[in-house]
Amino acid sequence: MPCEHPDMRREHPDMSPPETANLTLRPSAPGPSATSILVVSGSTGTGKTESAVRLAERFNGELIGADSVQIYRGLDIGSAKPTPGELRGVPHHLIDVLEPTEAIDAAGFAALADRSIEEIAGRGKVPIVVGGTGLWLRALLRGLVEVPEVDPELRAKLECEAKQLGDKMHDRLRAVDPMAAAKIHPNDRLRIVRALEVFAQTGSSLGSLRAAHALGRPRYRSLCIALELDRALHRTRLERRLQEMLDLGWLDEVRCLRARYGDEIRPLRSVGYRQLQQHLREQTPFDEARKRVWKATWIYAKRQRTWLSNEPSVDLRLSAEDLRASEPLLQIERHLANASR
RNA sequence: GGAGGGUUGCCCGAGCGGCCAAAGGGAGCAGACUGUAAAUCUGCCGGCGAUGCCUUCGGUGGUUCGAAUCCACCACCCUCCA
Repeated sequence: MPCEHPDMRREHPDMSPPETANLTLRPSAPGPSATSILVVSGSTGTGKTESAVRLAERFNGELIGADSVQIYRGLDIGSAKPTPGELRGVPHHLIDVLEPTEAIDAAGFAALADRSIEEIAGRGKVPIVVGGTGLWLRALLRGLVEVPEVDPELRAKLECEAKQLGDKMHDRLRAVDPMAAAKIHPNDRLRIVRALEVFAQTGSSLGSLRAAHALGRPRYRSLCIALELDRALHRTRLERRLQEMLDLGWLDEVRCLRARYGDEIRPLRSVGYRQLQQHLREQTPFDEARKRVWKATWIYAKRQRTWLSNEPSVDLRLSAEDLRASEPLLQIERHLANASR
């Protein structure tokens, strides 16, 4: 069975300086920076990479990934990680910087991104953030509520209690943080645990902290573009891409990852990887697994669409096609020009 | 020709006199989201001027206070016997 080291499939040699993930370096909430950046977001398969590369070429930029799966080494095919060919020599940061066993969160990402932005801008180039991980983008652009770092032990403990208590956990949250409880569904254990966790750490309620933080203040001078695509077209494109990924050996990629890291690692729970694992682990027939992958992908695309439609940081909504037109390009130019004053 | 079984909302499929606009699943759609986010969670899903009204359970006609549910005939499908 072809089980070469997953990293061999695509490397991103020296496109960026060695970036070790020192996630605990700094908080993600320091004040706004005068640095001017471009952001390209959009649902999966709307042409983010291609567009970003073009912008980088045109405006002398470097890319910074804001993608919670592409950040991991070895998850290449299934995450539609850009290939060196697609990048056409444009440096791309924050891709392949973590081992699949390592953990990261929105704050950790923002810290890494802050650093990359600083470096790139320092070199006199334009930082272009590309990615579809909404919360990460928000953390970078607006900052998160300022609370202590996550304490894994505390979280594990609460998580464990939540499993036993069931809906009772929500009652418990209501007792200490009614504001948060009102917004969190009793079934949403993840968020219940998080709110309880913050309360345990800070003694104040997440609800009030959020209210105080509101949407946060812009941390950069950013021009944020959200790519959109006609529904039917989007569907066709994603269907075709799925087939291409499978043809490229996505299933083998999952096999290798499982063989190397086991099936517990977090990134293997993401869209497609999870469903393909069901095929490898249980007896789910491949066709069935394939259908599930498709469905998960489509639902994910929709979720991103919903998120982006409410994202206050977005400045421009248009198709990758329209982004080639002169009007938006002018707007970008203006944005970057103003930056230097 | 004879004997049975079936026909339910976009699809599959339960219901077998009132609590049924009709379980459940699939497909589809909408939304939430502030340190797990490709994660996690929720809602809608016959039509409406909508704590009510209207049209639905192959067709038509009956029985009944009341029918997807009972009866009759018709249509189509399936199985078995000739």
